[in-house]
Amino acid sequence: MSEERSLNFIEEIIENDLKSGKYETLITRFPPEPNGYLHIGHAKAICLNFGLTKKYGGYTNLRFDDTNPVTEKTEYVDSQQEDIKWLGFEWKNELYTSDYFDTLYDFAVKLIEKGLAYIDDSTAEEIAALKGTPTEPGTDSPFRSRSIAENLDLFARMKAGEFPDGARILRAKADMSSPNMIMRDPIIYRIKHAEHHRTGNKWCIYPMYDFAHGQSDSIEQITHSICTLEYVSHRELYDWFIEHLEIFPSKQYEFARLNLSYTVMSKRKLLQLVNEGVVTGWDDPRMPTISGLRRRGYTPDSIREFCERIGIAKRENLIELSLLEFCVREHLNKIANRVMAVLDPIKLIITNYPEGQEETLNGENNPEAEDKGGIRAIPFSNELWIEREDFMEEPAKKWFRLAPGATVRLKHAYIVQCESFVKDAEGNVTEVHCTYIPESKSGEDTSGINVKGTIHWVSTKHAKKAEIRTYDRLFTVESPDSEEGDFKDYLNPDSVDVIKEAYIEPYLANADLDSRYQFIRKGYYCVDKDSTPEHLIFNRTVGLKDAWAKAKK
RNA sequence: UGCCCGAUAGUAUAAAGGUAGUACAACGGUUUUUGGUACCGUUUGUCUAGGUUCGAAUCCUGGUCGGGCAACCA
Repeated sequence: MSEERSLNFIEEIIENDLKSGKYETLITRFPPEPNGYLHIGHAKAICLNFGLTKKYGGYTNLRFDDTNPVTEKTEYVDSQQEDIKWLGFEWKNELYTSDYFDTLYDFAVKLIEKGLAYIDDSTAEEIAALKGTPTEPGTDSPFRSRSIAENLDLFARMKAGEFPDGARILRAKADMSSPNMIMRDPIIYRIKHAEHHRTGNKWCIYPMYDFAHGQSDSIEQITHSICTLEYVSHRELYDWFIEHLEIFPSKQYEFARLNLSYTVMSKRKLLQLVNEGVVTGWDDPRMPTISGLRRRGYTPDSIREFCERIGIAKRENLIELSLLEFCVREHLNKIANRVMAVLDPIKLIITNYPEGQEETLNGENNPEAEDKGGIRAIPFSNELWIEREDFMEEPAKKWFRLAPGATVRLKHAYIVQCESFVKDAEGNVTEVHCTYIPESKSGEDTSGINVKGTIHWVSTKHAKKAEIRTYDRLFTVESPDSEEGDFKDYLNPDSVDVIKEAYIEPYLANADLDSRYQFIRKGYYCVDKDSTPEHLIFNRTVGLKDAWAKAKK
C-alpha cells in the first residue's frame, strides 16, 4: 500500500502550486473532440487528468471540444462518455465548447476593439503564401490595417451569414515575423455554413481550436490544462489570448502521447480501418480503442494499471504491447475462473473405462482465489476431446504430453497411458487410445505415479459447441507509422482466426457478457457481444505465457 | 536553413551535485494436477566532446541524433 512512487513532472508542478498557495483547488479537464472513438492513448490522458484530482482533490470536467461541426457527431459524444465511465472515472461537469460560442464571440469582438484582430478577405492560398516559412518571416496581409469600425461591421455580418464559406476570416493581429509560425496572425474564426450537432444552425461562424481551447479552460477556471506535446508551440498563443482578453490565467502543460507497438493510434487512421472494412468497426477486438479493448475482454483495472506503469514524461515513446498484455494477464489471473475448452479436437478413448459409464468430477474454479473460486461439476466419460497439439506420434525431447506409451494426467481426473492411436487417410491422427488408472483419481490418488504433464479435455457426450475467435496484433511491424509507404501495407493477415466448432465444458453454457475465463493452458477468454445461447462466441483476450512454445524455437 | 521540445539497459520510467534503481521483456532455476501463477537469480544503461566541481545522469558550452511547427483540423 505504501508504494513510494516518485512524482512525475506534472505532479511536481501541482504539488508546488498547491504548496505555494497559487491555487487552492486543482481543476483539470479532459477535452476530446467528438469526432471518433476514444483509444488507449486517450485512456492515458483520462487516467492522468482524473487521477490527478483524485489524488490531490479538486475535480475534473469533461469538455467536448466541438468547434468543427463537420466532423463531430452525437454518436461520438455518447461513446466517449460510456468509455470514460467504463474506465471508472466520474466528471464533475459535462461541458461543451459550443456552450461558450456566445462568450467566445464576445471575446473576438473585444480583441477587434483592442485593435488585435482583423477581418482578412484573402483566399486560403494567399494567406498561406504570405505566411512565410520557418526560416523567412511572413508578410502583412493587405487587410491587416483595416479600421476597427470596419472590422467590427464585417465580423457582425460574417456572423449574420452575409458571406459564403471561405470569403473572409477573422485573424488575430499578433506577429507576422515571429519565429513561431503559430503566432503569425493565426486564424481565429472561419465561416462554415454547417449544422452543428448541438447548436444546430444558430451559427455559421465557428472559432478555431486556438481561439476556443484556452478561453474555455479559463472560463472553467482550469488550473492545469494538460495536453500532448504537439501543442507546445501553441502555448505562446494560448497565453497571448488569455493576456489580451484579461481572463483567468489557466496554464498549459504538455506530456508525450502514448504510442503502442504493433498498432496505430491516430483517429484518422483508425477511422480509415473502420471505413475500409479492414476491421468490423470501432469496437473490433483488434482495435486499440477503449471499446475494442472492452470487447476483447480487457478490464478497466488492467488499463488503469497500464496507464500507471507507463509513466508521464516529455520524451517520445513506443510502449511495448507486452506490457499491456502483462497488465491484463495479471488482473485476469486473479479474477478469471478456470475452465476447459478444446479448440482443435481429436478423440481420446479410454479403453478400460466402461462405455456408457459417467461420473461427475469436481474442479476448483480458481486456484488463485481465496476460496478457490468455489467448485464446479465436470462430467467425465470414456470418450473425450483433447487438443491435437497434446499428442505427438514421435515425441520431441522434453515432451511432457501424450505419445505412444506415455502417461499424462487428465486435469481434475485420472492418469492415462497411451496405448495406440488411429490415423485417417491423410495421415492425421484422429483418435488416441488410452487406459486409465482407477486409483489415480484427482484428489484421492493412491497410485503413487508421478506424471510430468497434465492436459485439459472435454467429455464428448457432454461437450457444448462454441465459436472461438483468436486475435493477434493488427500489424506485423512495431511502428506502422514510421515504416515506408502506407501503414496498411503492414497489416497482419492473421490478426484474427475463427474456429467455428470448438468444444467447451457444459459449465460454460451460461457464460455471460461480463464473465472472464481462463481456458486452462490456452488463455483468457470472454463472451463476445454477438454471442447467443444457441451460438456461443468467445474472444481470446490474451494467451497464456507459453514456455513450451518458446522452447520449441 | 529558423524556432521549440527531447535524449538513462531491448522498452518504458526513477535518481532534484553524493551507491545509477524499478517494472516489462529476455535468459536460467525452484515450486506446481495449467510448460500458467508464485518465488529466486542472471544479462543489459547515463548520445558525444569539452568545461565547472572534492564529486556530474543531473549544472554550463559546442556537437550529434530523434520529434514538433508553414490545416479556414483538433
